[in-house]
Amino acid sequence: MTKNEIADVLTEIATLLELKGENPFKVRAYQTGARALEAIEEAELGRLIAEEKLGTVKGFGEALVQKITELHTTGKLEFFEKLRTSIEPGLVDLLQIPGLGPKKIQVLKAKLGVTDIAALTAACLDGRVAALDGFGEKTQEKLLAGIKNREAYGKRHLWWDAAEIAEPIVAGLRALPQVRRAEAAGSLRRGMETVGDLDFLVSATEIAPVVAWFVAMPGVKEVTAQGETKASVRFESGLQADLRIVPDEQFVFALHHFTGSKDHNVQMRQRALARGLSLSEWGLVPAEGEGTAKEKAENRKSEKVKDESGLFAALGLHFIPPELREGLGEIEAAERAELPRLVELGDLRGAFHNHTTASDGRNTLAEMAAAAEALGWDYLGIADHSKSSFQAKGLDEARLAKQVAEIRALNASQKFKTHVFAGSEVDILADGRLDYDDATLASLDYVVASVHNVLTQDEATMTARLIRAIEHPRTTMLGHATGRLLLRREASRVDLAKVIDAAIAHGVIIELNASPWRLDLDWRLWRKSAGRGLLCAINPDAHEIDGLRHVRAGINTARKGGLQREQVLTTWPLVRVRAWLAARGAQPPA
DNA sequence: GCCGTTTTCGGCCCGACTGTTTTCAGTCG
Repeated sequence: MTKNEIADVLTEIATLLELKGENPFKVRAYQTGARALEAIEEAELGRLIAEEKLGTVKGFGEALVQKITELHTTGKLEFFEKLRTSIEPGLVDLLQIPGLGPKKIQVLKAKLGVTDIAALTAACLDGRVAALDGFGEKTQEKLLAGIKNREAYGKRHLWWDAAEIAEPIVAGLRALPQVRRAEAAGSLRRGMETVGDLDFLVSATEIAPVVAWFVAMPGVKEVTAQGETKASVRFESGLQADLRIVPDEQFVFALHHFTGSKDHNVQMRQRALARGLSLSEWGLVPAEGEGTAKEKAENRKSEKVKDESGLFAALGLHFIPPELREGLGEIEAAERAELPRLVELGDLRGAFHNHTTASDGRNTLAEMAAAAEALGWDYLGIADHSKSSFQAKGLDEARLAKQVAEIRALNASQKFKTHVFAGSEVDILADGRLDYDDATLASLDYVVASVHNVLTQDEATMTARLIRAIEHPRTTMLGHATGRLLLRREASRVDLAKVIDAAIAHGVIIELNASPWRLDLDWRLWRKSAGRGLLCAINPDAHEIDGLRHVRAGINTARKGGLQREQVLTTWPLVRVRAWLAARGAQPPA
């Protein structure tokens, strides 16, 4: 069993144990174990198991080591099979409904025999739920609404879409006279590829007008909570937004807290405790003595910090950018001053992999060049589809030659300050061959090799297919390596460790496709790979001038992956990129 | 179930809000 499959099993065990009303800390141990597993590489897992060193990984104790080892070697786990058969499968679905947790689900099952959503619906409709102890009319109504809307409520949203909604809200909050500081926090601020809900944090001189503005925003369908320090609303799309309001002196602590991630916060609090301090959204105060953190923060002097750098410094840490706060070793790295200096949006000098009206783009070559110039880019790579992508009007050899000539002429005309590179997004055929012959490929400045069809090959076939394309001497970079479409289509089955090894060995770039739907390769794969010499190109895969902006989403992913400027080709100046491409082009064809 | 510069047991982050209570349990983040 692969490590991701094992992680899924651990997560499911956690859910099932939760439903059984198990010790919540045991539940958390399985969840932590699943995340710890996701953070290590496939090959490393095999090695750790073979060397019996799995127990050295933080989060894996005796029990998890045994279970992971059993799953990895046999593909099965008796404990899991038994657990699964002991719980009605419909109960798991009930957890998705807002307001229902393990305790209430157990009551529903014990008193009303409810074991799935259909039975719960019936019980709500005839009033049996409201009659239960601890339930009531409002709970019953809320459950019915939650059942009706569960699809929309449970849905995650692309980072890009969430950001487009969040940014005007932050601007609106900042414009209120009572508001001193306002930020979006949560997974949006951490640059996660998808976002479950929006979190806004505000410091204000007066609370009521801010809450009133927030719950009256256009598009708000429902106000799900409204208290003295927070409010929650739901938009038509099902997206939920939470607002929290704090005094200004608590703003930094609250911003850090609500930015998360949860794992990062737990580790930060443990670190604080080890230093005799208690960290919460209220402040950083001496830990000893009685009382809650809130009372302590009110009665004792909290450390004064003016920004998050001050908060980290108070715990002996360098500033950790939000994108790295995933509880994956960033605190240890910050302690040792080993955090990478992350690439920034302003570092980008250009991008490869963009389309024009010649294939399936919506803007012409000149329009795209003008847009790149407006962004201040030194260069723009045009890579329209190759002939096999006929659904995307892929270019045959003659049309490609014409486009290359147009690009050369455009550069010669010096109409734009931005240099245009002539490339192609060449299909990787089912057997790993490229879609043009060597002579045609040699006429180009660079080649993005991508898979567009037969996405469902088995892992060995797809892996061999990609590696064959990487081994082609004319391949400059691999496009959207897994073909995933976030929230829509799963990644192809492919052994990325082998693909990355091949790319490093052949000096081939792997693209970080910045389309908000792709963000492929995933950020979890970049750090170690870049450290081993894998070069990245952040490419928007723009099909229209507006699409060039998507590099911002790519920057998020690159930063989460710990990438530094030097490791991203598209931050290099034109002269250096040209030299690099020329050096690759000088290699003799196979 | 995990973990240890107070270690091998007894903690485990901690507060807000809601709906149900009549002082709190459950859920959520």
